[in-house]
Amino acid sequence: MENITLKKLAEILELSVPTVSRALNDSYEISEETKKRVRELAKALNYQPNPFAASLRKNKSKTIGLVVPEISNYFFTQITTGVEKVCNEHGYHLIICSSNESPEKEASIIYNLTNGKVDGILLSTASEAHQTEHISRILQKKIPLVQFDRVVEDLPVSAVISNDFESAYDVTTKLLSDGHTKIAFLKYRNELTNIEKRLNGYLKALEDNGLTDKKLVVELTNNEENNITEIKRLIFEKKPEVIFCSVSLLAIGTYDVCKELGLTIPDDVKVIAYSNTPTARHLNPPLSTISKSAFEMGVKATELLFYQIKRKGECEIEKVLLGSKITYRKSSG
Amino acid sequence: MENITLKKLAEILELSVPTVSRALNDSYEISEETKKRVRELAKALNYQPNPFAASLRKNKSKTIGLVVPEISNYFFTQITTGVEKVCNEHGYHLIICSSNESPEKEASIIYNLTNGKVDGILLSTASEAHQTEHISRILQKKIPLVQFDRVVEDLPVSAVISNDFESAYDVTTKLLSDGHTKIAFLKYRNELTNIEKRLNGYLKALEDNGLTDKKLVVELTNNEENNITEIKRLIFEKKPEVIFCSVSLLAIGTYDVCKELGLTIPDDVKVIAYSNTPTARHLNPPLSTISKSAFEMGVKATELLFYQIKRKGECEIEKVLLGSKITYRKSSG
DNA sequence: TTGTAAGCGTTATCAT
DNA sequence: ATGATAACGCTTACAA
Repeated sequence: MENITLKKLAEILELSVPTVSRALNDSYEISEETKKRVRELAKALNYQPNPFAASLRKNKSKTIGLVVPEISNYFFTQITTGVEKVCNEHGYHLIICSSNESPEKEASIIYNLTNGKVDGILLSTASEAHQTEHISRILQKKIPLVQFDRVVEDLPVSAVISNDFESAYDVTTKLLSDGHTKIAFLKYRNELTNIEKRLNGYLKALEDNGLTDKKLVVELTNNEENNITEIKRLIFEKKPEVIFCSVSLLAIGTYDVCKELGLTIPDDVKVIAYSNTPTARHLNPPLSTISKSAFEMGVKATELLFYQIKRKGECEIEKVLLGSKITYRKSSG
Repeated sequence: MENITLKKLAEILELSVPTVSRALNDSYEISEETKKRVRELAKALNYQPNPFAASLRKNKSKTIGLVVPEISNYFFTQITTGVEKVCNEHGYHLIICSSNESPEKEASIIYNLTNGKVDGILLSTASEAHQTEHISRILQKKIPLVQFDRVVEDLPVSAVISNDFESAYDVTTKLLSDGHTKIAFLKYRNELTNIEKRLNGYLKALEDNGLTDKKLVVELTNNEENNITEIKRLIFEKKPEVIFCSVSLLAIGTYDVCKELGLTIPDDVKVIAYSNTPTARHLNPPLSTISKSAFEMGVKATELLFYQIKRKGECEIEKVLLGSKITYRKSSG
C-alpha cells in the first residue's frame, strides 16, 4: 500500500485535485456535501498531507527554530517547555538545536536554519565572545528573530532578558543592610553580558553604600580544579563573610571547598547564588538563590516571535525585562 | 534581493538547471571546470538549497525525530546529547518532541512524524499505560524505529534498554550480604516496565536468599504529599534498615522525611536510589546511586537507527542491553 | 461550486 | 559533459 496523496483521493472521489485540497482546507467555496465526502475518505484512508509539498508551495514551514547554548541545562530545558507550549497553541512545530556553547556551531546552525526550514528563530547565544554575522544573516533574510536570556545587545531585534543588574543590586544591598560588608563576588566567564550585569549590580550597590573599596571580585572559569584553588585562596586571604556566586556551578564549588576546609555554611561563610536548579533546596545547607522564571521567559519570547510572524515583520522591536525571584534559604544565614 | 535558486545560478552561468544541480552535488558527470565555476558563484551569492524541494523530490528529509517523555529531565537531556552527536556525524537534523508523559500527546506526535517529515524515529514512551496503535503505524509506514529506555516490549522493533533487573538484583544482594535484611523498595508508578524490572530484581534477590518474607514494597506516585505520608508510615511501622528508591524523586522525598523526623542518613536509615542527577553527590549526605549511561544510550540507539536507515529496513532487529553504574556513597553506609 | 493550468525548487530519466 | 523534460504533492489564479 503506497502513500495516499490528494491525487489518489481525487481519483477515487472523481473530483479534481484542487477541489479535494480546498475541501480539506475547509475553503468556503466548497459545498458542505463535498467537504463531508472528502473528509470521510481522507480519514478512512489515513491521508496525511505531504509537508514538504505544502511548504514548498506556500513558502512557509509552520516550524520555528530554537537555538540554545546547552540542551542538558535545566534552565534551558525549562525555557524549551515554555516555547513548546506556545508553539503547540499556534499549531507550529519546533526544531531544537544546541550550540554546545560553541560560536562556530551556533553560526552553522543559524546558517542551516536560514534556508527556509523555519518561519522564525529564537536564539540564546553561546557564551564565548563571537561574531554577529550569522545574526545579520537572519535579519537580512527577513526571518523573524527573538533573542532571549543571552543576547547580543544593540541589535535591532526583539529580546527577552532578566533584570540581572537589579537583582544583583538588590541582593547586595540586602546583604549590606544585614551588616555584612565583606561580600565576595565570584564572576564566571566574562563574555556573557548578563553576568557582567550581575557584577555591575553588585558594584553599584557597594558604591551606593560608599563601600567601593570593599570590592572583592574573583574571576573564575569552567575549569573546576582551578576554581577550587581560587575559592580556597579567596577564603584564606580575604575571609569574606558572604560569597555571592554569579552562576550555580560556582556555588557547588564553594560548597565543596567549605566541606573540605571544615567550614560551616552559613556560620563561617554565607553563600548565595544565581541558580535555577531545583535541587538548590536539597543541598546542605539549602542554598539561597536568585532564579529566573525560565518557563515564562520561553513563553514570552515565543509570543513575541509569533507576533512578528503574524505581522510579517512589520512591527516594532520589543525588549522585555523579566523579574527574578530571590529565595533566601539557610546558606545565606 | 530575492532568494537565490538553481534557476538563478543557471541563468547567470548560462547553464541548465540540472547541470548546476549536479555540479553542486559533485556528480561525476560534470567537468571540474564547470563544478568550480558553479561552486564559486553559489558561494558568492550565498546560495542555499531549498530543503523542501529536495525532500519532496527525493522523498527523504535527512531528519530524524526524537520522542521523549520529558524534556526537562536530566536523563533524557543526556540522551538527547548523544543522539544529537550521532545525527551531526551523519549530517542529519533532529526534531525533538516531548510527550510530557501523556500517551495522547505521544500518539499525536507520532501521527505527526509519520507524514514523511522524518526518515526515522527514536522513541521512549510516556509512562502511563497506553495503546500501541501509533507504534504499529510507524512500522506500517516502514519508517525506521528504535525504542530506548522506556520500551513497549514484544514488538518487532530494535531497542536499547538498561539492565534494570540485574542492577536491582546486585544492589539488593550487596545490601543483604552487608547484613541488612529489612530493605524497603519504593516503587514508582507501575506502568513502566523498567521499574517493574527493578522491583523484580529486588524480589529475586530476596528469594535467592530465602528472605521472601522480608519483602517490603511501597507503591508511590507522582503525588509528592502522598509520597511523604507513605514514606513516614513506612518508617514508623516497619523501621526499614535500607530504603531502596526506584527513582530519584523518591530519594528526595525520603531525604525530606528523614530531615523532618530528625533521622540521620545513613545511621538511622540507609538510602540508595536509581538516579542520574549530577547533584546526587552534593546531597546531604551524598546519595548512593544506580545510574545509567544516558549519553551512551542515546548514541547506541541512534546508531541502530542509522543502521536501519542505511539498510532501508532490510535488517534484523536488535535488542541492546546496557549496563548500569552503581556508586556507593555515604547515604548507604 | 468545481475544474484547468501553472508553479514552488529540486532531482531523475533520457537524450544529445 | 550537458541539456530538455518530467515529476515530486501541493496551492493559487483564473476560468467555467
